[in-house]
Amino acid sequence: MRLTTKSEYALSALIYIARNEGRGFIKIEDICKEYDLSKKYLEQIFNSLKHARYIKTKTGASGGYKLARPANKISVAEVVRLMDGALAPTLAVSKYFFEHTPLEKEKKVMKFFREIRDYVSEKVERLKISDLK
Amino acid sequence: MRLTTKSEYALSALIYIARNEGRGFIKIEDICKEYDLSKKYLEQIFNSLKHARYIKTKTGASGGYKLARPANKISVAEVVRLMDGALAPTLAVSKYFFEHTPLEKEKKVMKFFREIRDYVSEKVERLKISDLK
DNA sequence: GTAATGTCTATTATATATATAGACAATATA
DNA sequence: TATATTGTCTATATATATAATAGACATTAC
Repeated sequence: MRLTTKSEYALSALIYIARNEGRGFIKIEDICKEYDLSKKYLEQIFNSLKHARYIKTKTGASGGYKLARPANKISVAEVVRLMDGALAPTLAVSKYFFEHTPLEKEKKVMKFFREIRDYVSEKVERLKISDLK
Repeated sequence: MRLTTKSEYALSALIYIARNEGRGFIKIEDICKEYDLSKKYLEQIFNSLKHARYIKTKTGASGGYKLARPANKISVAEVVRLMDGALAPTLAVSKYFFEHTPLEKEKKVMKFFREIRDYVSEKVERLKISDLK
């Protein structure tokens, strides 16, 4: 598992929104200021999060974003998979993003990488946005 | 940790050489056939492995490659770090390749990612090429 | 009606990944 | 010592991913 800024933007934003749930719809501008993020880039990421039903939006003045589900129903695993793909160390051992790779022939390494994949994905699956507030 | 084909080529090749240590210098051509790899690309990778003193070479007819150290002194961690950089899920928690990232402000995620880093790197550090023969 | 928000799609810049090409150097052995 | 066989080194090419920026548009509160 290796996060790019996409996952990092998404996680920051979701945590921020969860933390401020009381305040109703949160403006993207606020989040950008808090973490010093590019607004236009974050908009695109919010677009994905919206289509994947992690957030709801309201357009227009006093609009913004809020969570579409309870924070304890959103795992870090889902967010990272959506933004950056496989959690596995190599696609040859990925469940959701499987592809053939050169090292595939070497069964012992593959077994070992599968163990890493299992540890990482279980742990990241269990971790919810609500745990990060 | 996410491996690219660079690490995969390097690990395949090192395992193959370790497995065939009895045969003296191993030709790059043999390795390419075994795993169906691009020869010119593998040459470049061997170049890095050579300069980092993982393999020794002999030029000319009946030349080839052999390990520069015992297979049980070469960890998968070293090879992956050389080829693909950080083992950590984000550079913000990397020991060898640290860089600032947007998510850095969120201490709870950082702590969590540090745990993943520790688990992964310990495990990969302990795993040696000799274990993969 | 206007200001404040989000939506959507296109475009750009840079880095990374994955090679390919070719001239050269060293060695074994016939 | 000539030749075939191997590795060395550096340059170049191509595709894809990463990280944005830009701008015209849609919706809503007031």
